[in-house]
Amino acid sequence: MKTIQHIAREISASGLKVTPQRVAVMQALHKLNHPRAEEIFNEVSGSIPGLSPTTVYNVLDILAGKGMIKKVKTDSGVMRYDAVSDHHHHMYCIDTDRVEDFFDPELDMILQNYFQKKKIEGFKLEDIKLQLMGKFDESEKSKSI
Amino acid sequence: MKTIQHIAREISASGLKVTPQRVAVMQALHKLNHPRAEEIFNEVSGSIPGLSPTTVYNVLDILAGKGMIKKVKTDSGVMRYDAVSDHHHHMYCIDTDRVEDFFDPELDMILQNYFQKKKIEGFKLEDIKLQLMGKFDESEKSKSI
DNA sequence: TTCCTAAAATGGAATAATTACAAATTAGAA
DNA sequence: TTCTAATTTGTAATTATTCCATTTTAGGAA
Ligand SMILES: [Mn+2]
Ligand SMILES: [Mn+2]
Ligand SMILES: [Zn+2]
Ligand SMILES: [Zn+2]
Repeated sequence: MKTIQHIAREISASGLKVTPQRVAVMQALHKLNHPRAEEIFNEVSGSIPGLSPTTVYNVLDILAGKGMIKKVKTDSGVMRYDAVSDHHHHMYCIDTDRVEDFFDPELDMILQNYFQKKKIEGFKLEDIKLQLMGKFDESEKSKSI
Repeated sequence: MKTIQHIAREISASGLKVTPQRVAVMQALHKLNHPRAEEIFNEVSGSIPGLSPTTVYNVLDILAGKGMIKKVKTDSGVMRYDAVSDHHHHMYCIDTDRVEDFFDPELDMILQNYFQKKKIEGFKLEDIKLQLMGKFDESEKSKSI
């Protein structure tokens, strides 16, 4: 678990001022699973009275711009945010809006090799994101929220 | 190129009434490259005076529901639509909003084999979509729009 | 053919997520 | 402690999309 100090240092290291709003948003991101801006606002507004939704959007945008967090696009059209900024993929539930991380360096290697041999003409590939669509086991449902 | 008759037959075969609006939307989809609803409206409203934007959304939703077209989510958050309903992936330009189709049965096979061996616990994988992020060659820029 | 009706289209209003912007506040450098 | 650029706030605007009541129409039945 990341401490407030660690988060504060991360923010500062990105050349940003350390504000309670930014720290709290980062904490909420680490606590929640690919939350929407509104969920972050609900989580954070408890500890930061008078927090504005606009601030949440601002903070998320700025943190994403610095590469500290990632934006995750879902099929419903609502933006979701990701505390994990390292390269990874996502599993999407076909029935619900559940999203889970998927790390697989072996697969990444396979894909990298494949596209090293087989270039796409007219396109300079820089990153590959997999959207794994499917269903989470019923027994796992509790993890969803 | 698909004829109006072909399109009409497709619509009818899906159990839908054949209306000028639906045929025109399908034609626009085949003409444009992963267009937004608004682009389709602009394209179609010329031939269908009095067309309502709502109708375009309705038609797109219904065609997508029947599997005749696909919805494509982009990072900007705007929904885009795809006349190609067969399984394929997408190349996204990092700098612009250009999206192009990517077909690769060989790669699909590799992925299928990979996930046949290496199951994901707690998740029943049904479909894999690749988002290929990168840049289209400058010389290819004319193809965008 | 004409009639009928469920399906579809229309248009105006509502919603949801997000953005714009001007004024107030504040982090942190000096 | 002071200062100011950076940040937050709150309200209003925007954008994409959906809702819904009303009107129109496609296509089957008579
Ligand atoms: Mn972090
Ligand atoms: Mn078609
Ligand atoms: Zn993630
Ligand atoms: Zn496509």
